[in-house]
Amino acid sequence: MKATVPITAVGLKAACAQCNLVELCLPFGMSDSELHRLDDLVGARRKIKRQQPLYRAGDPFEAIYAIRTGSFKTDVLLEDGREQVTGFQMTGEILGLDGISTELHSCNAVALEDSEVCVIAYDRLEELSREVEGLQHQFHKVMSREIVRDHGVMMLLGSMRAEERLAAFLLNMSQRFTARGFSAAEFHLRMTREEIGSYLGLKLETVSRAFSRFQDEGLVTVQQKHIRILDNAGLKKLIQHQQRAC
Amino acid sequence: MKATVPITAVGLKAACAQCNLVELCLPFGMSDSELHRLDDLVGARRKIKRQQPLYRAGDPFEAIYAIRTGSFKTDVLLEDGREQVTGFQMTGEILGLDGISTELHSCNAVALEDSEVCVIAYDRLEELSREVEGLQHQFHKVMSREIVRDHGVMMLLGSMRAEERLAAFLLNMSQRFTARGFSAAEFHLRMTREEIGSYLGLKLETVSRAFSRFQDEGLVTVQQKHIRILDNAGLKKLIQHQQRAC
DNA sequence: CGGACTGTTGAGGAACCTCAATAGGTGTGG
DNA sequence: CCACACCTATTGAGGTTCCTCAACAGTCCG
Repeated sequence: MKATVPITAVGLKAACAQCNLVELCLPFGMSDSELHRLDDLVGARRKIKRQQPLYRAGDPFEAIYAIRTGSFKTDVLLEDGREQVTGFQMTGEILGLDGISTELHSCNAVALEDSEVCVIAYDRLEELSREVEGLQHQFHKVMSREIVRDHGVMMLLGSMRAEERLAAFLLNMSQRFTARGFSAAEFHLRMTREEIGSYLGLKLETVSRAFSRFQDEGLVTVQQKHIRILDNAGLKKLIQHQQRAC
Repeated sequence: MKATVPITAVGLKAACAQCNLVELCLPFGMSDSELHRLDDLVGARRKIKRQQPLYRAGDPFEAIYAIRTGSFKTDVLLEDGREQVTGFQMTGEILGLDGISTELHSCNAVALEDSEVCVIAYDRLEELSREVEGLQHQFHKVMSREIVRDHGVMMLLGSMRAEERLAAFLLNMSQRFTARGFSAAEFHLRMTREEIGSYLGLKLETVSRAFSRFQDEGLVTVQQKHIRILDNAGLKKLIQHQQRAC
């Protein structure tokens, strides 16, 4: 019953110009002529099965990845078994930027569902972004956005209470689903309570209880991983502080 | 008695080739010929008095900054007055990367002591890094390092307990002082207990108590902001998990 | 259909926070 | 140079939030 195909099957070449994720992804804002030069850059696609790693901490860094379908989590594991989820990534988002600094990946990227990524060889990205101004600029923005996002998470972990954290998490998910053309009010979480908890610096029981309380208060409907937001404003009110990107 | 000079006095041009911080700063790893091209890039220096902001959240983004002397904190303020310190920066470190993504700064950078920075106009940095490969590469590494560092803080905030956080903080400071040629065992913290607490997701009283416990256990000597590490291994043991960069 | 994984709920405890009093340090102006 | 005010740090007592442990229910998958 063992699968004989390698987990990392190599697929067709990507074509950014034809991809409907352009607006969410690395090529955003680039001109048509610039866009076509990316076809040299974006190599093969790679399929990753649910629960399988795209890369692991310590792996040599060679490429960054744009998510074509599916979703991922990134995490850091500690010697004593503790796990810190550092992010959840959806289609169009870029994985692997952590590897540039030491030329080794510093965290694990694991598929939350069967997924597919576009492989972007890093040396070629540097090469091309020396020639294509729009690519260079957009790449820098992507990295900067990751920094800003991380600051937001630090804010969440450092200064907010359990219910505020979960509310912020739900609103963030809702917003990202919206950007991808899905419903803002109703969606399916791909991660477990434990993974949400790890991301939010909470135990899974605390996440579960917070969900239940939100449901009792009529803010959301929760059925396992299926979430329906009933009172968006109510959730926003929970996080008093203006919800900036940072 | 009021100072008549503007807070942001413009000084001499920087000269990376002559600067003793080269190994810690943006030009790291660049060849001599590449290095000299930076003189075009690094514009004026700017002095910032203690407690004064280098930039604020919402300011238009135009430049990044390399710290020449002194130190800074970056933070995000919430509507209700809560502050989250997102980092402490020392000489040679780069400030302002958060601004690239939206072309507005997303946090505040405040001097912890009288400081001086090199101003690096961002559009010229992009321009020059299209021509100077070493600059491009090093700039990307700097951004990536920031992401990895942020993941480390998320780990700290999400998975560690008060004493572990403070131990990790002290070891990190010690290591950074060492890299700058100062003593690893004895140093002067530039930030208050409240700022440390904000950074570590703790209240200032908790930080103070943890310091006292460390002192009782013979790990450190604490006199206000003056720290002496007596038992480095003991601190390391406190954070069970291997202390990786991430 | 059975087993494993995932999620919910309860009871009790630990870690950290809040409030408060006090001491120590720093800087300014008389 | 001292006195005062203000800021910073320490310490204690009591409270709250979240964690731990545990039992059980629901769901998914072979």
